[in-house]
Amino acid sequence: MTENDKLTEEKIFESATEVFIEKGMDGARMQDIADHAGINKALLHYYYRTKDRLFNAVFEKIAGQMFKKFAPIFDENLSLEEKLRFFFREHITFMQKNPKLPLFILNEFHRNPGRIRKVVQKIDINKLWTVLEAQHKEELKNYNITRETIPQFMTTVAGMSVFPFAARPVIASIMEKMGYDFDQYIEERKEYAPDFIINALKKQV
Amino acid sequence: MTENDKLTEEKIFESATEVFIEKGMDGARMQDIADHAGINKALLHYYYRTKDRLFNAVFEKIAGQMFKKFAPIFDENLSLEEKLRFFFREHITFMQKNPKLPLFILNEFHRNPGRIRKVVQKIDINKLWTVLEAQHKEELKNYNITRETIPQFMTTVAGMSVFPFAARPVIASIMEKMGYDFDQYIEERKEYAPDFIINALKKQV
DNA sequence: TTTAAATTTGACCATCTGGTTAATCTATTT
DNA sequence: AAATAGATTAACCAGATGGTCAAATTTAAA
Repeated sequence: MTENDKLTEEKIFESATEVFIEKGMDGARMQDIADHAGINKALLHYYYRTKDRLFNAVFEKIAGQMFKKFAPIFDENLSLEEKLRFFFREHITFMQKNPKLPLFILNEFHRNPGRIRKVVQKIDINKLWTVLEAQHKEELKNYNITRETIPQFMTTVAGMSVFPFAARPVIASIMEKMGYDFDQYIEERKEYAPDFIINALKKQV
Repeated sequence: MTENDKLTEEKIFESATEVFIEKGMDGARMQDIADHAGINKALLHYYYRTKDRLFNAVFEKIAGQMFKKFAPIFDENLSLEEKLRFFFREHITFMQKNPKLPLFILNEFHRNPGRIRKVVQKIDINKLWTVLEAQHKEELKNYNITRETIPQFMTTVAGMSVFPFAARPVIASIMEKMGYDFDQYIEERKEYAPDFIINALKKQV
């Protein structure tokens, strides 16, 4: 029973996750989710009272997973360069397995900005940066990163990783026409991105 | 009369544009658009037969505008560096005025990949690159751009410009907590981005 | 085996939504 | 001023959609 409980509820949750990611909150239909899980629509409301609650459950889990992927950077005992390489390798690999996640998250954050606070509140980014700064005090002297340009740097890193997936349909379509392969392009980006950034940040002596 | 015709049809088109960008195709309601334009809902169907047709009209115009912003790069008589600076200045300025466009476009392309071909087909990107290559044959020798890394380079440029707007809610929320101002960050990005890229591409002699 | 609780379902409902239609209003033409 | 064509509206419709409910079925406890 408890066994079966979890199976049904999990099946619902997983189906909801797939359908919501594919169609978004507005585009998803409760019937689709029920069909996808092979159950009656009323069961959705039995486990999760409303569409909103179901969506919230799905979204919070996904957003959590996504941000967890950033965490290891702060405790791994690596040099800054190695951390950058580590991040791009891990993060892009994760998105290769979940290519539709980025756009889904950006989109639902945009449509309901209230959600962001819940996720962002949990993180003390100032502290995170202070830790990072302390860990690499000497190293940082060789790079063009100042208090003023942290946002520029951070969003550049995030963008180089996320943007190819958020814009995948457009990029893939253009590349196909030019004779490039999108998957290979992604694979190469794991190295290209950190190389690019490290090169950009190095102070010209 | 013809005068009034245009006024009504334009009013509808503009209202539709706003509502579609704000809520997306799925989230937008014909009634919202009618209300926004201050007219009866039936009038929408009088001028544009269906929601799909109305959306298509809006989307094609927007996508067209967006891509036109990339065009000047290919005929302006500037150095590569200057073209990069020109692009970021113009493109980011354009998005400052239409901050919700990028996510809207990415989203609708994702939801209906068929649309992309219509837009992409019109552009012969191979030829565009050949032109660009010929224009800057000498200059390119100093940069780390090869046939193989063109996609990496192009998407990096696009991403550095577009990503901050696509992820604006998240970025702005985090920055607010860190004491940075999003608008100022965007303003500074017009220079930071080309600087960053040029630095990254310069061959270490 | 009986009983009670939890799970699953089919049928149903109120509301919303895109779309239609017949009638009214407006303006131009004759 | 009458007629005609186009613009605008109120009322309406069929189908979809989120959600409910009582009945049926399964599972666990007694």
